[in-house]
Amino acid sequence: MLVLLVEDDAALAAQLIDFLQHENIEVDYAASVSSAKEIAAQTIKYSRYDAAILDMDLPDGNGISLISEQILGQGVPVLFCTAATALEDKLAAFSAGALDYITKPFDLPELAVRLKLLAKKQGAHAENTFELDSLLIDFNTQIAKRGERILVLSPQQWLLLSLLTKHAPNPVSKEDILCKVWPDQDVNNNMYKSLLTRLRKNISRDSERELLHTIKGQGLVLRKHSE
Amino acid sequence: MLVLLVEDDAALAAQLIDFLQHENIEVDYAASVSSAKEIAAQTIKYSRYDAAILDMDLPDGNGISLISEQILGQGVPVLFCTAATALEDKLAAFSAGALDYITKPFDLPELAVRLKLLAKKQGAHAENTFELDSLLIDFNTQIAKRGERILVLSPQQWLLLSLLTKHAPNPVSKEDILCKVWPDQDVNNNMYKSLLTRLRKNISRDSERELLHTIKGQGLVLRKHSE
DNA sequence: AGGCATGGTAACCATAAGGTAACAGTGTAG
DNA sequence: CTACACTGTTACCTTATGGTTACCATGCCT
Repeated sequence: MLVLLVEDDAALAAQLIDFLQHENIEVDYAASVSSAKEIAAQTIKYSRYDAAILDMDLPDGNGISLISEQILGQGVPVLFCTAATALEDKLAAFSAGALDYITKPFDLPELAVRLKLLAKKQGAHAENTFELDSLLIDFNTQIAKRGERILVLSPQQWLLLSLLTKHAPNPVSKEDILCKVWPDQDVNNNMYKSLLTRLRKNISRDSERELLHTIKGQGLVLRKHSE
Repeated sequence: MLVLLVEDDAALAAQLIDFLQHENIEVDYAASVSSAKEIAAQTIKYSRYDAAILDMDLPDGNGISLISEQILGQGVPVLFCTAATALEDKLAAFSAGALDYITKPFDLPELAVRLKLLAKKQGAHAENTFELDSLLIDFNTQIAKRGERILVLSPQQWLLLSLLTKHAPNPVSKEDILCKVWPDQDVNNNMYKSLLTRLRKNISRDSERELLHTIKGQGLVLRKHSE
């Protein structure tokens, strides 16, 4: 079992790594948001994490951004482990997609148990695929197909598509999309429109049913029928 | 979404039930192990719980026994909510099969979030719909139907309709509507009238019953009969 | 009646919002 | 260096949203 640990307190991290290894859990370690991105980018090419342990307060940002920018890839369960005890911090983490939240100080065995629970559920439960009409997405292999045709998606398109699948069949607001696909960047509406056209072209070709519908003023949805 | 709550502190239980109901979660309540068994036995015949919230210390036993004796049936996710903070208690709960563990005192919203997470993973989803006569609104998917006809609503119309459903079957004053639909804008009565006509046209067509009634001098209501 | 306030409907149309295609700058692999 | 993929930019088209106006209905008061 392979886990990503992002934690700026080196002493705590060392302790954690040591403990987890005794539990037969391999750990990739990063001390900051930026290094986490690098490590994850390399690792994800070859395998995927079974879970991630994130800290909230990091020297160069907030752990939440690692989720919202989808650095970890689809379906990697996230456990926040942080000193922040405020309710709003917890809610922010959960709404970003965290699956558990534990506050410092904590007992190592509890963390390990919760971690295993997350990873187990992930492995047992989710084959980590999404299916709609003849569209099939496998998040493990990062392959998307429409029928037998394999879709070649750019990074942006992949990001948007996985964001939509996560919420389907519920819509995602344009604002959400903008700040997830282009985090801390200048965005304009044209960039959004371009991306959308490109993704549509890839997903539906010829007479294939359109699956990507915009609800005016509301957002984007992935579903069979426009409304 | 249906949840079983087993908790011997009546005041806390009442508070919990109240909060959860506002979150659209139905609650079956038991104050002891024995009554939990009875209630569960009855309920499970007809449906199954989407999750269970268990206390540890109960007058006639330990909540853990409800899991180990398989009272709840297979696959019902369990969240322990208890005053016991000791690591060994937590480990006991997790090893019995609990999926989450939260210690008192806690924040209600956090409990609700964790609960929904559990249930969601299990496959239930909190419904968020409104129904009146043949009008059906799903706020998750943002789809409104009148019978089988799907309503295509503009952003303004959505706003107004959801405002009305929130208060139904009570009226909403015109002033309220004006400042919710057109926040910090110049509004005039014509804009209001137009919006109203358009929404009416969408909701009721041909011989369908009118559901949107204005009460002179009071405001707007969503209900079957004008009075 | 007449005047007037409140509500309701229909039609008009400027404009925002959405959609597409084509081009250009950048980076990267070979 | 070349070729290509990716993405930001621009231009242009289409649609329907929503503000506006004009006109009608009803109820109420003097």
